[in-house]
Amino acid sequence: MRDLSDLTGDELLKVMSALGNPHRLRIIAALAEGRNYVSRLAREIGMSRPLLHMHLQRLEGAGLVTGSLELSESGKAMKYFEVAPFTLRITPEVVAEAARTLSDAEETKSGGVK
Amino acid sequence: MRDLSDLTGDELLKVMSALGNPHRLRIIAALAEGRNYVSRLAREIGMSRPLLHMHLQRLEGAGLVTGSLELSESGKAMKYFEVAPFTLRITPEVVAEAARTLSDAEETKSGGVK
DNA sequence: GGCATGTGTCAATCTTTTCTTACACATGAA
DNA sequence: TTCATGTGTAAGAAAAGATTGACACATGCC
Repeated sequence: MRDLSDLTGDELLKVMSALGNPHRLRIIAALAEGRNYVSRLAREIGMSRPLLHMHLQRLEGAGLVTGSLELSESGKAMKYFEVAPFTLRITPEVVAEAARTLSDAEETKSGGVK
Repeated sequence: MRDLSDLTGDELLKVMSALGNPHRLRIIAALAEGRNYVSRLAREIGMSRPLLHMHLQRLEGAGLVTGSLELSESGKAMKYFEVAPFTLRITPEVVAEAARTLSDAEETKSGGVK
């Protein structure tokens, strides 16, 4: 079980903003019932595949779900996603501590400090 | 200590998106060190007052901070803010449970279902 | 009165996210 | 080959969020 306790500010930010969207909350809820592949999940929760793809990307980037490309028996490539069991405990103190390691304005936005 | 455990989907969403912004994380961090009034806080963390005002609004709406208008000794109206001691524990199960009470698309956005 | 400080808010703008449509490529089955 | 299903992504439109600057109004003080 991944313990999201001492995340850096940037990581915490990524996790929180990933959770700050209704679709993504529903996606996590859906995956909590079991792993699933993109196209099927898209049909089940009634969302376009490209859109779901984008949201899954964001969730995976935050480490909340994990995806793996697998070959079905029939030989088709299927991208399965599942929730990454996590526990996140947030308090003002935790936020204060994390805020200390917030990169200026997320600087170069992706890479580290130049 | 406010315990954010069984939030409705909409409430959880509000909290998470409130925390999904670097400025707001810093604001919480700053207020964790003690209450402060808007203009001063704005100077201390180097942010324009209208902007800080907006962020505080969002944080208060999520129940993470509370503000109170007070009269200073000199008679000036000062708006003091402080963090609302909270504990938030998030797991996939918590998200799944909360997702069940997510209003369609937050419907009318503010009021409940028509 | 004029200046500094506090409050609040609106309008316009810039930026970021979100979402759709359309495309490309692959495989199995009819 | 054609159809159904799977993958991924890029371009552009639409919507939401962030930010600035300019107001208005209040009080204490010189």
